[in-house]
Amino acid sequence: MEKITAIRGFKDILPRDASVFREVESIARQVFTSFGFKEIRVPIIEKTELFKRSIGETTDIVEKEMYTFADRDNENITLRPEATASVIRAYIEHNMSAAEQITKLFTIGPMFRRERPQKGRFRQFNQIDVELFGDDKPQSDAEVIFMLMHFLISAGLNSLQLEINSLGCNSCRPLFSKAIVDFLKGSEKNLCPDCQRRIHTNPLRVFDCKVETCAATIAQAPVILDFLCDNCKDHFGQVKSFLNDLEMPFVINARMVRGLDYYTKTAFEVKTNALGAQNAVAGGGRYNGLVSFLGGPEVPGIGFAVGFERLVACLPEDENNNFKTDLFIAALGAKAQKIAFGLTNRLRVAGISAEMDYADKSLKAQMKRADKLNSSFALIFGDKEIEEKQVLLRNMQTKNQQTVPLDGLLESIIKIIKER
RNA sequence: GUGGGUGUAGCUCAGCUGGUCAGAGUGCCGGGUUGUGGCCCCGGAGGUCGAGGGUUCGAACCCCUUCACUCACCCCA
Repeated sequence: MEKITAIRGFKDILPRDASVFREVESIARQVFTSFGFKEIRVPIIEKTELFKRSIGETTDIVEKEMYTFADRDNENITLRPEATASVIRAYIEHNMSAAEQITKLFTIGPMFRRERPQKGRFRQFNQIDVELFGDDKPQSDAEVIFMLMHFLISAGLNSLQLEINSLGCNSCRPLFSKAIVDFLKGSEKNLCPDCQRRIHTNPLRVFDCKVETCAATIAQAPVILDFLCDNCKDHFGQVKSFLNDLEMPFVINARMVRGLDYYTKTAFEVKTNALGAQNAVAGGGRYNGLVSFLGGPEVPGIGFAVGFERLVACLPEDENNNFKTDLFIAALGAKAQKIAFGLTNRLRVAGISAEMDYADKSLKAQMKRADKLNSSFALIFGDKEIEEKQVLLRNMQTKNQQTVPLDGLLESIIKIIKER
């Protein structure tokens, strides 16, 4: 038989990694909760229209990376490529803006993008997504960014670089776009084919291009920060000032553009050197027009996403075995096996991780298994112990062995292990 | 979608210009102790050398095709 493998870009998270994931998740929940964010869980499939409208028709994500297919009734549905759109949809659908002025939400789960996989990039990947609705004060920007950094550091990351920028708003960004287009048109011949196309579709993206001639050309180009309107300029200034108050170091990357169209004003990215080419571990920004653009009220928002796999990839490898067993029961002979089977399962019910071997192997083999399972104790008994009505309890670290009466064995063991 | 690299035991890999080339380490199982783990010693199981085709007396090795993995571009978390 030919074996069936997971599909390209989809990864199994093996037990070792799963426990790391769980740890990071629990740190995230704890940090976000302190900052007043509440968990929301949303579907991983939405109507295609939702992503087209929110992310932008001409973005790479929508143009070529979405898993979109027709449902049985021919409605187009899409595996979510990011979470913000879904969270906003839910925010609107449940009228959350009416219930409270400020709504702080986070969600954790898988996203799907049909890209060519490489280091730090998969077709199914997990994100921790945070959104804050209902406040457009620069403090919100600083709070969210500060929380993000605090979370990443708490999770164990170091040598992170926080980059921020302002992308302007509907009144000032068009002026900048026009200036860019004018500038690029003058030096069109120096640009790569992709960028020549981008001039017409999404001029800001040219800033991201790594082709040498493009980079050289764009180096002379005007930067958005010189075009910000008074409102945006003031907002950005205050964001920086509040970050300084929080002693949060950052660098300004005036050429940072994000791959999603909906961002306004503040945009930010967190980079690390531990990831190869995919060096962004988190990214986000403000999206003041998006909620209304998706059919909701005029509510400002800001949020970010953390790449779970990328975060975990930055963590130092933990070589030691974290899986532990409280007790291994080494039973010798049919009689002992029968008692051990009941004992093992009753201990489990009592919350003690217990294992035994059903194959009636030699004591040596069973002790090996106990060692392999990282067991704290081994319970040894065979015909001799049954006859003497007491069993041997061995502490695997200290090698001390004590006898425990067969009478009331279950309770005695629970007591010993829990008191340890 | 485009380019480079790599596919040999569960894992990490060696295998020179085609001629004992089916190997090592590790892991697994067993034994050394008729009832005691880690260290040590000994033994064993496990691979149609990614798949298909071709060249040749002979292919893990050369050629073609294909698939997978991987890194990078694009883009993003």
